[in-house]
Amino acid sequence: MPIATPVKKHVTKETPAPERARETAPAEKGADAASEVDDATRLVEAIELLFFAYRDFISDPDALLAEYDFGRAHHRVIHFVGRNPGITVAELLDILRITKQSLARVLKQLIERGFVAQETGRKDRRQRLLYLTEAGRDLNDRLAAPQRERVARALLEAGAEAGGDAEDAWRKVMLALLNKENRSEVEDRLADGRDRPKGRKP
Amino acid sequence: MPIATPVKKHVTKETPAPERARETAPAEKGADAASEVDDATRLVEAIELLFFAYRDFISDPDALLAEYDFGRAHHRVIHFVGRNPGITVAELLDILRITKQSLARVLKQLIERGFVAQETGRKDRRQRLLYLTEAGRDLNDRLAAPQRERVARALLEAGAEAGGDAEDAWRKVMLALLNKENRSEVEDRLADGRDRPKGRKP
DNA sequence: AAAAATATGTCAATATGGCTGACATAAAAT
DNA sequence: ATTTTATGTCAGCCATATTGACATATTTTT
Repeated sequence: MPIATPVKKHVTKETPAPERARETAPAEKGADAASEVDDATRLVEAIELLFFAYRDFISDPDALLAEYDFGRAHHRVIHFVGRNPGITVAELLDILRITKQSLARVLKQLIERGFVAQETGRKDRRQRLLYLTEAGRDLNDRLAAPQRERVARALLEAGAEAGGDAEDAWRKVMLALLNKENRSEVEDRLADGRDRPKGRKP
Repeated sequence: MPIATPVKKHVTKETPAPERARETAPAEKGADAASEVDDATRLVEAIELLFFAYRDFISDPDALLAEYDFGRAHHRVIHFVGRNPGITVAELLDILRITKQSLARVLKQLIERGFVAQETGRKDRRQRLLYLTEAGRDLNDRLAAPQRERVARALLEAGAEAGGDAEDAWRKVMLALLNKENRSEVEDRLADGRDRPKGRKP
């Protein structure tokens, strides 16, 4: 896991840091210290941005999940099934990168409590196609709402500051952060996933 | 937790999806279907990008951690202490957002095995200031290497595609994703953190 | 100086969500 | 007919997080 932050904590403002390390500045590869930041630092900062953004991001739906006695694992399943109605267990496992035993537990609960429904595959009857029920779609939407809001606000703010296409650049970077093996899948969705049918009650 | 992905899984290419839902397309708010994507979808895609990018991102150092019998929790501590030499336990807890009991376990191990050292605060002797040892700095660097590379590559690639300042826009968006309370801290580091001394052996 | 608050540490119990390994069944593929 | 695949399930283990209760040293308040 990446990252940490400065430490100008709002809490405990003491430890004025005057006695903190007083060594000479690091590398500073042939550039004037002021606004020139060395590459290593810039990269570490990017790492931290990912950590903090993700940390805050996933904190959004926690309260709602708690009301249902669900955890983040349930959220992930609901989200993925919602995005991919009729997804098979194997496909879901591949996305989540967990074992079937781990998935089984949460999936079972979601099915028992009526948020996810199964349907036997018609082409291949070994498969169990997964769908959200009405309740599942509803919960999914409520879980996603604060995250959508957060992203929308961020894209707006950043766009205003940067003037223009912050969203496009952001997406390109995020996509480039993926492992090559995954990139094509995700790109597929972003590019032509539009025509893939959504919804459908089991 | 956010997200899922399409499901054009590389594995199990069967399930041609022809029998998948055949309803009418969703909302499609007054725009021609083709390249116009509705806002909700764009936002959900962004959510997924965060999920996938983070998932791949944190997978980088896992192998190395395993060699030391450490987990991601250890990584986080090492990273944060490395970034903030002399950080107090309270500050570290505030960054990690875990309980002191949780931190205690990994911190104890890191100290026992010589990656982190403590020092009694001089101003406030109740505090335990944390530092990386030589071994700790070394491990920290080895853990960060693949992540730095990944980010560097991503910024380059995206910059090439978008032509220019993908990094700046990306940063602005990432920063805007943070909770307001955290933003100032992180911004501090990104803006003027440069003069904050790093390093320092305990 | 005494009392209260703070920073840290620690014991104990519990929950969540991962994992491995072993097996079982039904259906498809060979 | 045999083998492979998709799924499910039992059992146990581990890492990491939680809550709550207390203990100690030190600083701050009164």
